[in-house]
Amino acid sequence: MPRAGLDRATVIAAAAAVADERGFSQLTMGLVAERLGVRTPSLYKHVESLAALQQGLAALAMNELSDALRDATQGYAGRDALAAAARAMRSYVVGHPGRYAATVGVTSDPEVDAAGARGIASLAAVLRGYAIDPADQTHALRTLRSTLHGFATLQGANGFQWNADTDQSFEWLIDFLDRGLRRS
Amino acid sequence: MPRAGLDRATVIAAAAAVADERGFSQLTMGLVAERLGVRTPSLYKHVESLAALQQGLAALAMNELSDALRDATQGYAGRDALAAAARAMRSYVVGHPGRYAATVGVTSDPEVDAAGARGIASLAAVLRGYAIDPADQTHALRTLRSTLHGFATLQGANGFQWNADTDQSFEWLIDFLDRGLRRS
DNA sequence: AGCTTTTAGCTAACGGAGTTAGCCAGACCT
DNA sequence: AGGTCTGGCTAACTCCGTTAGCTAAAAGCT
Repeated sequence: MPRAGLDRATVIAAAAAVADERGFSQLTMGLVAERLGVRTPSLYKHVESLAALQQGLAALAMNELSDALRDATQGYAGRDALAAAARAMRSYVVGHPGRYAATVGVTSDPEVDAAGARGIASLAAVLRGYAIDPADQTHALRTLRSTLHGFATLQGANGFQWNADTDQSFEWLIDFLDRGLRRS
Repeated sequence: MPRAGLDRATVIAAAAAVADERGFSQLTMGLVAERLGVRTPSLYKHVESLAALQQGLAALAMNELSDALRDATQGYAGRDALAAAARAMRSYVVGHPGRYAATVGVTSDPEVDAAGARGIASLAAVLRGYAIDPADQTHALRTLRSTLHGFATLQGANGFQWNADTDQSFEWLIDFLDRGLRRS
């Protein structure tokens, strides 16, 4: 029987697909193995445990998200950059809910932290387009991050009960942030 | 041997304690049973499954949170009401991380939805203290909710990497929201 | 090429968590 | 007291994560 030719990246990629399709909480070694046409224990030749697989997935997601934020904001400033970052973030979370969920609740993994720092840096760059008191920079950054994270996760969890257009609400939110940051 | 005298509410309360102490992901039938001084299968006389227990916990948390929001904002308006609601929400999430985590990722349970609607109503009442265009009410509500939810969950997940004072950031966030809502 | 070494995937097996079936005694009712 | 209901129990099953140990495919060496 020929070998499957797996490696750590392939396994994590399969985990990403499973997580996005069935939800992060349904991510299981068995489903990943099945998707790769392999028996469950074989995965342990490439990842140390389910927890490690989840951390690897979180790192993948953070890197993808940070890349998306960087690419989206490159060359823009002020409101344009803010809107681009916000839309990129929402688009990623909505398009890859399982991966994003992996990033929430990871406890201090250096690779995830490093990837996350890159994303934060892109958000910080967006704030540079506004005249914000240096003493308030951290607060503004956290507020921006909280708002985008909160909206994306609430929408992902179907948390918005009634059905008024979510896209429109999000554009309103971007405008709200822009107006507020201009006066900080 | 005397009976333990359990009922559904007691079981859910024990689950809440376990979730808050060990984390929502560590909530297990075995730990709940142990805390109640009972064997695992006995719990099934009161809750149908672990999923049902989690939903019941989510409903408990939503009710408690909605009560806290109502009590905190009662008698206040405008910025005072906003600050009270925000602090109550953060205080609840920080004080009961496991319970709050149960409310995230629950898929359309009528009891949870009903409890959530009460909380939303309190937030909507807060917004009534601002002169917001009725057409924008939903958007403002979602923005407010996203921001509070996002900050609370990020802090809960230890998502704020460097250690600038989180309380201060939160007060800044309240001020940011107040300023923004006043001009909507 | 042939021989050796490494290693990727396998089967078998264990422990822990959720769940069900079925028993039995404590609680309640008359 | 007798009868019914029911809450807790033990036993057992499944599914999932994980480890041990085997074997054959790949890779490396002469």
